[in-house]
Amino acid sequence: MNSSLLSGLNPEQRAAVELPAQSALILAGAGSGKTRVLTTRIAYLISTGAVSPHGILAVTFTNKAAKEMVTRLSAMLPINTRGMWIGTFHGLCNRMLRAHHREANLPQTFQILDSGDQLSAIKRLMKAMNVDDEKFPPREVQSFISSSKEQGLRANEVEAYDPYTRRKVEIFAEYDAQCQREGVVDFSELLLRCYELLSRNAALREHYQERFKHILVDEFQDTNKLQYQWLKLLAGHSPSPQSSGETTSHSTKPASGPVTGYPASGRGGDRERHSSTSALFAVGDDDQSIYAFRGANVGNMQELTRDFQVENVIKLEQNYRSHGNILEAANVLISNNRNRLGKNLWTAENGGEQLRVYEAATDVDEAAFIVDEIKQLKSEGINLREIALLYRSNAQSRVLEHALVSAGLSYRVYGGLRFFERQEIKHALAYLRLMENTDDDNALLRIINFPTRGIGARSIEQLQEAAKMNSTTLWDAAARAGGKVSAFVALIESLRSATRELPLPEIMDHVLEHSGLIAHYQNETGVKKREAEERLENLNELVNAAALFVHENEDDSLTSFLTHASLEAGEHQAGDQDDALHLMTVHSAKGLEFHTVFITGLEEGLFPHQNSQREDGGLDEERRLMYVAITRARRRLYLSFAQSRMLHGQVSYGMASSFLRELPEGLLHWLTPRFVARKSFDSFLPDAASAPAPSFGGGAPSAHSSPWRIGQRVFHQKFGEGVITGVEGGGADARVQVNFKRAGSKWLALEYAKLTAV
DNA sequence: CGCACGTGGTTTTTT
DNA sequence: ACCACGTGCG
Repeated sequence: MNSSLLSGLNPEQRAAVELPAQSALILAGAGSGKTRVLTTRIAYLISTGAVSPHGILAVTFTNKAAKEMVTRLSAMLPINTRGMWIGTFHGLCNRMLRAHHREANLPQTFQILDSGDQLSAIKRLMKAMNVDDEKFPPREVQSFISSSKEQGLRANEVEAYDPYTRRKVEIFAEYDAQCQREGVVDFSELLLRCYELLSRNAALREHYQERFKHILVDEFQDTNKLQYQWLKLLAGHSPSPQSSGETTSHSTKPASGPVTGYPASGRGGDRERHSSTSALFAVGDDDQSIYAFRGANVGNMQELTRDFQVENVIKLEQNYRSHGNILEAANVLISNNRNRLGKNLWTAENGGEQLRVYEAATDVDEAAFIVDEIKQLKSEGINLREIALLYRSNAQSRVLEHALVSAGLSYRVYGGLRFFERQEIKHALAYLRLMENTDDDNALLRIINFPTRGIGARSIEQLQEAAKMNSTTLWDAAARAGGKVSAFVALIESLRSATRELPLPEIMDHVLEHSGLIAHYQNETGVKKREAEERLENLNELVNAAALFVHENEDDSLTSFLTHASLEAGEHQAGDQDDALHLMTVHSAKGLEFHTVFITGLEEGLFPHQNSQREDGGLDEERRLMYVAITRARRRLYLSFAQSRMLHGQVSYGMASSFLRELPEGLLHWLTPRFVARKSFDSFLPDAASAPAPSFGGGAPSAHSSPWRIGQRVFHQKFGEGVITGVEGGGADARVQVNFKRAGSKWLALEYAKLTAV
């Protein structure tokens, strides 16, 4: 049995799988069989009897990855994976909090706020607190709260030295109090609350530490501080309250945060214990860390080796995915990054093709080129689903889509609005949430007047005042009100009693019908008709989703379904089996692979993105992003860029991405005349022979005779090379806007600035 | 109360 | 160019 598990593994993979029960860090390059090693390790541990399925905790970031792991595992072992703790950080924390909701001071039916829900909760709160949303943009407050929690900090633990931050901390505290009143938790709260539960409740902590002998983590480079703390706690490396020397800076203040009510047995009452230490098996790739912008801390990899005394880090460096040239390009590019753990991917494959580079005049031309190439590939027998079009930002998909539609090529755009995030679905779910938990003000506000039932802003304001006055929830206030509001209360009550005994899909059906949602969309006419029809379809699909959920899950309660909807807003889309191109951002391509990959929009300022240049280490993260993009391709890779592109409704002019320059010429095959490209970055010398700069778009007031016109490439002593993106005034006052490759965009007075046309 | 129009802001994304 | 949100009018 073991031998069949291990067959086909290379020595490093095999060593990783067969490690003794100790903590380990597996540095797994792109395409090196990371998931395979992880799942085989689990299968190995179970089949050798080292641990029972019960003793395994396996954590991933996405539901997709978790599912993949379960699927592979059940293929390897004849075991029931249902009882196993395999899931996402959020999913597992949710599971623990449900199981111990009382200890965690939560109602059994606590609801989960997705980021949209969270934002509206914050807006509502800020209004109630009379906070100026000009000075404190709700989105900023939201990210302040989330990132604080992701650092493991409660409001009273955040260091605030200025009035501005202090105010945000106040909002943070009030926000947590509001959530607690309403019985809801946001995403980061799931993690923090679970962490606190375990750290304060010794009995529970020891129970789980004892249980989980092996903890396995996928994509470890993406863990944030809180997630790592959580892992350490479960693994028995608890920063027990007495022990010092922890790297985390917990305030010494007592944790009497807004979310109080923990039994006193928690804090400080911990006895000295020698709880068993679990083995933490972490798999990751620092070169693929692309989520630092949202709190991921690559440093966790080094910390892990210190905290867990990991003696040898196993590197998986053989790539089974790409041809040599593609891999070499990736290697060369990433070698420009500092602070790498160090790793060099190799392949037994031959070099394969060169990378195909294309310089287009405009974004539209770029798309047209891509369409032509795809048609060619298709005629050569490559399936569309084996081709991916990658871009840095979502806005770039439009032009590509347009070209694909015209050409009649089918495609799927990944990312964007997901099923459970659609407006009509959120409305429908809000009814269910309110039925489950009447304290959920968010849900109440969403539907109290949708479909419209004559309860306007005025009435709602009155409700909110009444609720505040009596410090109750909106529901309680509504229950005391009369007229239309009481009709609404009666509606919810009747929905609740009518569906009490029904199975989930029928509950759904009943609520859709009797809430008036169906009728509301059926009554839409005119321009909104099409949209309404689609919404009706989605609502119908929601009933199907409920049926499917009941079919697939043991726990088919309403609470469980609502949790599923929040935590797995996921790709509930049909058409997966169709042969269609994949369009997605580079971020969402991580973990995938394709025969052919087009990396589009390789322009300075776009990829690497302008905003990244300001942040510390921002360029390195962009480079890792490029590394991820390159390593998605198995056989063929296209790199394209455009001299001009429509951006934010304006034609903007960019230069070829510096990442292109970082790739060895020998690996590249230019499909467009190379000198055009060379002009854009190789030499700053004015060249009489070089073609005149393109003069796209325009509306530029400058005369044609002037050398300073939009699109002109220029060189500046201090700022280096750039492109003119704007011209203003004339004569002595003339100013030009130049988008510099290094220094960003600047306005320069022509009289003083020493500009040279390139 | 509900609709029409205006304004601002647009990197990346999972849970 | 486009979308989400907020204000002002019927």
